[in-house]
Amino acid sequence: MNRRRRSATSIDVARAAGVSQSTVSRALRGDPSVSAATRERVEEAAASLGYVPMESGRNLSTRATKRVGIVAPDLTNQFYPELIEPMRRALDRGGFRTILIPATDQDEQGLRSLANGSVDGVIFMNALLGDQLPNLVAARGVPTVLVNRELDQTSLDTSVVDNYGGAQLVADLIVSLGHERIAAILGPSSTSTSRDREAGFRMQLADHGIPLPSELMFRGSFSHETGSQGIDALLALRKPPTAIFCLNDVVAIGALSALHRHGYTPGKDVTVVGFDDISMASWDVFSLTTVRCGLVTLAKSAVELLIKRIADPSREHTRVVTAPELVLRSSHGPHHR
Amino acid sequence: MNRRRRSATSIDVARAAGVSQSTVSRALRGDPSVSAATRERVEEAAASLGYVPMESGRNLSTRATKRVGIVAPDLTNQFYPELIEPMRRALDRGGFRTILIPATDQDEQGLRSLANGSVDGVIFMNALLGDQLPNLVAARGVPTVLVNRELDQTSLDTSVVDNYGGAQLVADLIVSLGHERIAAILGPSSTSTSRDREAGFRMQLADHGIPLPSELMFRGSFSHETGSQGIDALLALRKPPTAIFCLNDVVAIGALSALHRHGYTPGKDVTVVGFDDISMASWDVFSLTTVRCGLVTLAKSAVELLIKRIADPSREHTRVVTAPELVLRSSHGPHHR
DNA sequence: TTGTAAGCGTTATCAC
DNA sequence: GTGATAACGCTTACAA
Repeated sequence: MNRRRRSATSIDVARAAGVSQSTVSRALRGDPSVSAATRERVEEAAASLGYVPMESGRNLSTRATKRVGIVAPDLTNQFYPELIEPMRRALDRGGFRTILIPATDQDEQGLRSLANGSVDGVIFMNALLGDQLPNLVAARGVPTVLVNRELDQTSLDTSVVDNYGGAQLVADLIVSLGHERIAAILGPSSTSTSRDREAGFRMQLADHGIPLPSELMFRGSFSHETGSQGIDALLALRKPPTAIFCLNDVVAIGALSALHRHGYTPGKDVTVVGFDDISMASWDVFSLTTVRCGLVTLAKSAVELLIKRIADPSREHTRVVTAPELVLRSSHGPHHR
Repeated sequence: MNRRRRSATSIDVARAAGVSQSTVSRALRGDPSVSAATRERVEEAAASLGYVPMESGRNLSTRATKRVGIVAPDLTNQFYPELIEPMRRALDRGGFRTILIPATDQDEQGLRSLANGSVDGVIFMNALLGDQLPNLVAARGVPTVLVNRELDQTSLDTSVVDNYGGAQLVADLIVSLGHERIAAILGPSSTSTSRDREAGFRMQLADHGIPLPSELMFRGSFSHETGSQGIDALLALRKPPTAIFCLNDVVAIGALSALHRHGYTPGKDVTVVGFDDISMASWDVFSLTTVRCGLVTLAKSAVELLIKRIADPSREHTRVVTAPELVLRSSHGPHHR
């Protein structure tokens, strides 16, 4: 039954301090009903035995783990850590540990790992529009929030930017620079992010009387490669676009990188605008004009929503929408006829 | 005592299936001593009740959690995710979840969170030379491995590259290109990584009869900013260097970015060499000449070491050293007199 | 203020 | 092949 070398338990401490086991528990948790003298004695005994309360025991008893699962995809995509890191910090401040759940676990599998009491709550950061898992998990009574992505059929707590509005900002900017042949490098239409950014961009262009023909749309994933491939494809057109809206910064930077390879100078020969404002966007080599999402704010409010729901599972569901903001750097420029 | 809506337990399943609770446990874990018929019945009952075995109960009983803590710093530094992601994957394959432990928890605090049975093992990825925590944790009987960084006073399982040798490769390359005024942007001397890379570089230069005077050394952190600041400082010299070795790729890319700002073309006007070969290094904009560490290999063997130790805590400690390899891209070039 | 004792949900050891 | 039953280490009524 027991494998590893058994370490001191509260019973050992109790024995050493000459008190009951429950007093040890109380003393070490700072229960005010314990006398100063007793607490002192218990703490000494605990220290001398190198006693550390075992989590599993506490978890079982309190039915809480002080752990939160973040369902996250490939950390290697520079976007995700920019959201995970501030969430992790906020969780730490709230006394929660962060546990990484692979985004590949679906339904059955996912439920087993999320609704088994191993976490007090879950944050989904890359839900696809059709995903059932978040709803299923929530239905099991596990506090759940969505960040960055949304779901249609759901009433879960959500923290997102106004993607539609942000994309409109980009369309306005590009049009105001005099561009007419405008392209877009988009992501999977199975994500709310891509869908809303595309819709906002397309609608606002239309408002200005400019179309977004399918030959000027390149659709890929949320990756650097997509940006790069998108540029290759768009530059191969008989009449390449003069401005390109990229679904997000990672893609935009892939585009910038490919433009560099093709000998183009972004901001002069071609306009590139991203979305997110990840930290790389401000690097001198890129100096990417983009839409600031306030990722830290996004992350913080997601965590806040989760912590509130953990505290009060029956509170009303909230959708927090943060306002995007255009960040003008050097990758945009006027259209030269 | 119990807060959240109580969900089905193995006892409920037992009742529903008309068997004992222990049979439920056995059946669901695939114990071969359970008859096919019984297993079927139990599985049905479990499914219909939406039963998922609760981890805390199991953890307490088995004294294992199938969780591993990765002590990690800021995920926003592009290097770390490149190591964390493959470790996370390898851990997943081994049936372990990854839990992120802030690198700020030291000694007391760290012990409380790592030696409390909440993880089956710990991986330290940014240990400082003087750190006691890894040893303390290991002394508590918690399987521990170091990856990327080493400790002097320790016999822990370790997975590292040959940093000294890798830096020698860089020195050889730079010297062979005809450079004589050679600089280095280094990191905190409190890390084995920086110490060994610096030593290897310096020694090999000396071997070629070339000094590394302190005015040509810039020391900072492992960040993009350090690379950028390093370049500013080095270019401000009356006689700037013609080649610069950067402690790692993140720093090198910061340097590249700053050079771009100063109007220099790496590979032509100045040689920059990094270390690690993170994925960004191969991006077209950077095309950084660097030393490949085999981060995935590094990660995999760290996890392998950990899993082996969890299986057999008394096995001999191992230090796995992977061989670095020069990757020639475009940020280096001959010295023009 | 402290002790006693009853869980918490699982696994594992015995019998049968 | 299956069922009792005893852990596992902790928190928390309830009693004293």
